[in-house]
Amino acid sequence: MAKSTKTEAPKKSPAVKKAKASAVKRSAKPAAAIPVAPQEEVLLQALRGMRDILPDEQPYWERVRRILSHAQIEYGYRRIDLPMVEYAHLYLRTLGEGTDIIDKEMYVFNTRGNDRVALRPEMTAGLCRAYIEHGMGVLPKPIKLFSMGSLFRYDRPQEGRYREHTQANFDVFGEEDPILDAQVIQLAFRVVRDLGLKNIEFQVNSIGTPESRRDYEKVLVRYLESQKHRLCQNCKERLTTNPMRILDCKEEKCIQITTHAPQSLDYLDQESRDHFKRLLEYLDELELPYMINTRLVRGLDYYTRTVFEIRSTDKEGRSYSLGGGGRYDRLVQMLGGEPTPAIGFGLGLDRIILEMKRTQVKPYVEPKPRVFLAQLGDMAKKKSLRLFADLEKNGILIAESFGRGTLKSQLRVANRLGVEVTIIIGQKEALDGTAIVKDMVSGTQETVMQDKLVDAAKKILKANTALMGPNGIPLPKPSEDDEEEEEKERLEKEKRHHDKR
RNA sequence: GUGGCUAUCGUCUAAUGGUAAGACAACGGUUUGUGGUACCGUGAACGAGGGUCCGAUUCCCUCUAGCCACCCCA
Repeated sequence: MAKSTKTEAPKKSPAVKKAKASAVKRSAKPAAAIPVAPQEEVLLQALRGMRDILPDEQPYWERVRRILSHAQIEYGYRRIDLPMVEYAHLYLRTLGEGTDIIDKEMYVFNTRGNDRVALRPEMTAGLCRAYIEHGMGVLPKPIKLFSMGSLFRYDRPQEGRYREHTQANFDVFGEEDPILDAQVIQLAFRVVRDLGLKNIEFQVNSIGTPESRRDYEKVLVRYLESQKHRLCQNCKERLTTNPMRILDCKEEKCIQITTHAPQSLDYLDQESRDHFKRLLEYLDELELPYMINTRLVRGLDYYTRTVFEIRSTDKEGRSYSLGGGGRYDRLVQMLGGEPTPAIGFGLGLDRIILEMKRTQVKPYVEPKPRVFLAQLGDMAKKKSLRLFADLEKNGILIAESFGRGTLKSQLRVANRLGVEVTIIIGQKEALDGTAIVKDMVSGTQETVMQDKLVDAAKKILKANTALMGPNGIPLPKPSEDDEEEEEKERLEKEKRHHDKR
């Protein structure tokens, strides 16, 4: 096994870390003569652009997951999980050659069975494949699907930009009416709002049909050609590769030129224009704050008509895309299914979490143990496992440190964890079926029979809750703002929910 | 894919061409079955490979990774 690890490592780059010398030293100590595997070179490093999401970060993810899950249920989306690997051809077909994803960002490889496959770089193509494959077209419309999972793009990593990132997607199949567009955008708003994100901007645009876009592109190129000498070097190249992108250029001189360029909205076909107009009416009716950005072009080719993007702007004025989406009315048909209008959007969860941290949005507060179980002596140790189970069954979260020998060291841990009650069972208690219940705040303790243990512990916890608030978190001071209040309510709600179970 | 900056215990930081220092965290102790503080102790790092040198963590090169700017995107 280790051999193969070695051969798979990049030839000239043995960025290897030997099994830690310390580990060897430790096991070499006379007392602990544990046989150690021969030292092998192991690449102890996550792949570039891949990362571990450690326990400390999980509360942020948990909060996002919960909010997504609520939104999913309340808006009637059903969850679907798709494979992370598909035939590479699926993406070639849907995304189109010439897009960056296809040309340089997709993880493509051959399997042992010689299938040409790709790690999914986006969710929509697989979704449409599944939609067709399982004949979902026969379901009552609209068909609303929610999915969440990893996407892979072979990019050059930076903060908020990874080779594996997590995205949540909401998609609706089977309805063409712009009211669906509005509802989908409303859902996106709702999620962002529930997350408590500020400084978020919604941009919408319509890019019409492929035909109308081609017309527009012609006009645009003609205009830009006439100004070519004044464009920046980059844009001169873009003129042939991807002229629409020039509208996004940040160079002063290019902005000047593009301000007077023909606008895509003026070249929409009549139906698309109508569609867009009605969408805007719905958005206004919902009183959703949005901006029309006629320069908004999304990176994927399959979009038609409505496109939108969720952006955040930081203090330095840099803006990040947190998610986006749009209509893809032709995609299902393109893949060989029945003509099926569809719209959806994706949220980049890694970036959303970065944004939460940046703007100091509170993560999910994990339930914290309020009771510690300490044991002393072999007999008590044996009994403690059972007590642990009993308490847990009664809804009491317990911490322990069974591996420690002395009572002192266990109490030290209990204290550091901030528990309110410590249950102590020693040799004597194990023999006569009692246990000591110690109130960690007052320091007082009493001996009770083991079958009264749950009640005794709960009594103390209850008295503390009146003073402390849920989860042992002190109640906010009187001068807290509304957001804190909301947070408190949410916590209480969750606690009640938890208690019920 | 292009260019730039960076890399020291688990974390944050020092210093140095000649034994790598501290803080936080961890673990243990300050005599018997009770927490805090204080004090004491233990373990723990120069990303990898090569070169120059008597000697490299330090200088040079390559690789790897992270970050930044492009490209692009979530």
